[in-house]
Amino acid sequence: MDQDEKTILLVEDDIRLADLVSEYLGAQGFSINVEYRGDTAVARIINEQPDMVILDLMLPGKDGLSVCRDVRNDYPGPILILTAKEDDMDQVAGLELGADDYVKKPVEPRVLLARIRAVFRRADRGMVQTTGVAVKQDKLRFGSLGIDFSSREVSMGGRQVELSTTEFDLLWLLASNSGKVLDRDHIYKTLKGIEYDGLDRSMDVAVSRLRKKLGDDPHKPFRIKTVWGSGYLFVETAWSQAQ
Amino acid sequence: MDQDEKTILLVEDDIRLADLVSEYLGAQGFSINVEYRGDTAVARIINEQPDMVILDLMLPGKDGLSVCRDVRNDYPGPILILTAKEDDMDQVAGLELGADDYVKKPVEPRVLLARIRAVFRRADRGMVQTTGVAVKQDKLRFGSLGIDFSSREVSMGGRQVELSTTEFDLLWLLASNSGKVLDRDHIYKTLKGIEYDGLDRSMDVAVSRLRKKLGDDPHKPFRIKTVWGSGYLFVETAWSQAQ
DNA sequence: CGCTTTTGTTACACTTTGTTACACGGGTAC
DNA sequence: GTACCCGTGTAACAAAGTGTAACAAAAGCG
Repeated sequence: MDQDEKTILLVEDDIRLADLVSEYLGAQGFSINVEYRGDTAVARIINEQPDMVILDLMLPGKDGLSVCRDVRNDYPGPILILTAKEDDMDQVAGLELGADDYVKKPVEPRVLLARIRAVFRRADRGMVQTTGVAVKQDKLRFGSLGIDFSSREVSMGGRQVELSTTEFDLLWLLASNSGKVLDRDHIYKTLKGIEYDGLDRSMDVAVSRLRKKLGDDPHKPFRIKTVWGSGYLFVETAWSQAQ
Repeated sequence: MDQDEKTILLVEDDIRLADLVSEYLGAQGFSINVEYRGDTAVARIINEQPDMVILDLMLPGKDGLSVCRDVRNDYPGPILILTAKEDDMDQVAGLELGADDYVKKPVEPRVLLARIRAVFRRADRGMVQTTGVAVKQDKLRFGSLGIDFSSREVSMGGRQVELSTTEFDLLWLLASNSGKVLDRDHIYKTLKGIEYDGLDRSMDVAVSRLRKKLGDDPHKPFRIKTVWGSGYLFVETAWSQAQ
């Protein structure tokens, strides 16, 4: 086990998955850092030069493949990619790996660990730039509401809902963290890469616009709840039907 | 039996369960401390470095998974998690355990003890960071009154009751401790993380507002009783029906 | 360039929460 | 009993947080 002291930078905006992975890998003796956005991740990868990067392709700020490209010349270490998009999978797999070298289904920690070890093993053998792929969920469904990250499409009861970029990013952030209260601090840091100054209302307005398009009434919300003094919460209660 | 002198920090806002567990485990020779809130628990875990943490995921202040993450780098010991949410269960169970390695149904002390011993056993064998899962209730029902922690929804006689954040937190605290008198000291510490100064009336007002929404008359309360000079008490008498 | 769409800002209404004041009622002393 | 103290209930007001319309600025797009 030469895995001790190895540092891994995890670029992932799904808090639940980030927790899960960092817990699991932390328990295995790795030192884990987490970054939420693609654009800020680039600088951090180059500066910190972690022993490995685990990179979600579905990110706010800048998508994973761009991060990969931007970092390529200044980061020699292995990058393990999380994706559910077949296209990306082919692309990334084409980089360094045989077609079988990734895992289907939403990420399971055990599988991920095996992949990480394999990547390290290969890296230790001198194959410096190695890339592995694991698969993460890119579609979410809550009753009649469907959200597809890859196509950035949202549907409700069969009908398509047209969301702007911000609205979609916000929805994806909330929905992929359903059941968790996200405070403004975290929302601003993840979606805009800035600190929340306590005065900015743009996200409140974004929530309002998103709610309107989802037909969600803030007084009786069935999707996006306000947790007073804290932030917002996406609820997954199956039974509650629109209006 | 090397369990003597082992200290366990129990993070749990359900007094009944906290009492039950600490009594039972105390009798088994463990030394138990209890913390009510997620956010204050973090500092305490790091400072006290107990031999084990038993962590409820449904907490005021900060949810259990976040506590877990915040503590990860500064607490090397085992964490035993209490949850009823399938998602979280899968996640946490995925960490270290086989699919069968947690217990369904609301927590039974005996089962919990077995789980604790197993975790310690593994920890003693050198697997320092081990996690176990037991299951706790996240829905409460008292006759016509239903309370769902995850979606933060309350219904009475089939109809939805709209509660504010504070009102819900208060109701959950009282209801999950039904049959127990909660004094102001405990209510303030759990819900607001502050000491009760003997003058603050905000919780009295909150109780008043909650009672009004539940249709509860303080002179003839059927849900929330006032215990004069002590605090409040949620009664679960099944017969009492909401108007 | 204009035109359209999206996003940010501002202002105001509203909601939630906290504070205060007073009414009430229980307990105790007499 | 009644006189008093003190804890509780809650109305009424104040303060803080949130919802959103309306406008301004910025970003796409031809």
